[in-house]
Amino acid sequence: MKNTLFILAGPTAVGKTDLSIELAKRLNTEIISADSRQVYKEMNIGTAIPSKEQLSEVKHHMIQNKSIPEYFSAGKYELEVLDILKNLFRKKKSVLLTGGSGMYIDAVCKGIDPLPPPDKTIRRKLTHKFETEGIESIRFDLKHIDPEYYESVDLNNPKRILKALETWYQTGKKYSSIVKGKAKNRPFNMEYIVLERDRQKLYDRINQRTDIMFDNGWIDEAKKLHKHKGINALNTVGYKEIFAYFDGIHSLERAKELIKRNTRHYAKRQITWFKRYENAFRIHPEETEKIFIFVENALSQANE
RNA sequence: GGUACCAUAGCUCAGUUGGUAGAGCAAUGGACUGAAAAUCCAUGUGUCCCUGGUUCAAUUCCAGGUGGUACCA
Repeated sequence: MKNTLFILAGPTAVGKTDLSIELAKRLNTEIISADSRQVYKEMNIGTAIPSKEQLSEVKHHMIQNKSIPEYFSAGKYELEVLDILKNLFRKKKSVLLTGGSGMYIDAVCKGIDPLPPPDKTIRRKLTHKFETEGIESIRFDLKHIDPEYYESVDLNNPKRILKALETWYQTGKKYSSIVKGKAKNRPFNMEYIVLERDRQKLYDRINQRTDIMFDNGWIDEAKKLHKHKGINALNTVGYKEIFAYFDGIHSLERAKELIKRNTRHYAKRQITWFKRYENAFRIHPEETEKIFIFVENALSQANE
């Protein structure tokens, strides 16, 4: 008999939070958030953190337990979550992992090859090289350093190329020799539930939620974070558009429009990612009864 | 009511010296093993307002109609 990790995934604003609370109560278990921005304690309104009541109803992990200046990554996330799971599975038959960060979910479910945390100096140098000499220059370096990876990377995507170069300068090893992409075995079952909603309805919800966030004082929250604007954690839909408003780049109205649009784009990327989960149970978030039945069936099979 | 201007993609508009059309934005599809709410790639969308005329051929020229905008009354 194995324990089961239920993965509740879906695009932003689809309705994950409310459902996850209900599901966790039903399963008498705890929630691990799989959200790359909800881990930061300084952000609240703009990352749609569950309400105080919700947080008190069900214990949540990996929510607001990091600070914006801290370096965090999918690799760290994997290790921390595996640790939490080890403990939780001592007393719980099932645990709920819920969120919209596909790479974080995959890091837990499939594993991620070990890389060291980035060296700031090396990253700065490489970024500077890219910014001053252009993408050709870093492509050229990659071709000589790691020809195998050069063949398979997206050569238009500077971040991918820079990561591989950074790895080489830090470890002396080729990125392609470290990153194998082979899924690891996990000592628990994994059941995917992917939440889906009509596209137009989802977009309506995004638009409404954005307006509500502003009504709830998002601007004041962002004002306090403005001084940290260069930090990666704040390279986040919503905050960047509000910062641009503070900096006089565009109006508040324009910022709101851009936030809605960029959130829609983000949701689209998430939907694309979750199409990978071939064996997922795909369902509308309000079909709670069907979801409960799915969950119970999965658990009884795991007990056989 | 009169005069002028306008009517082309979901929106804002360009264009065709007459040979059925293209930009931006929006939208859509995709990639993605450590910056991932990040980053990157790809793709169109059409009674060219309606009716008639001229013409081998009209979205384009002409006339009338309809709608809009501005000014005059």
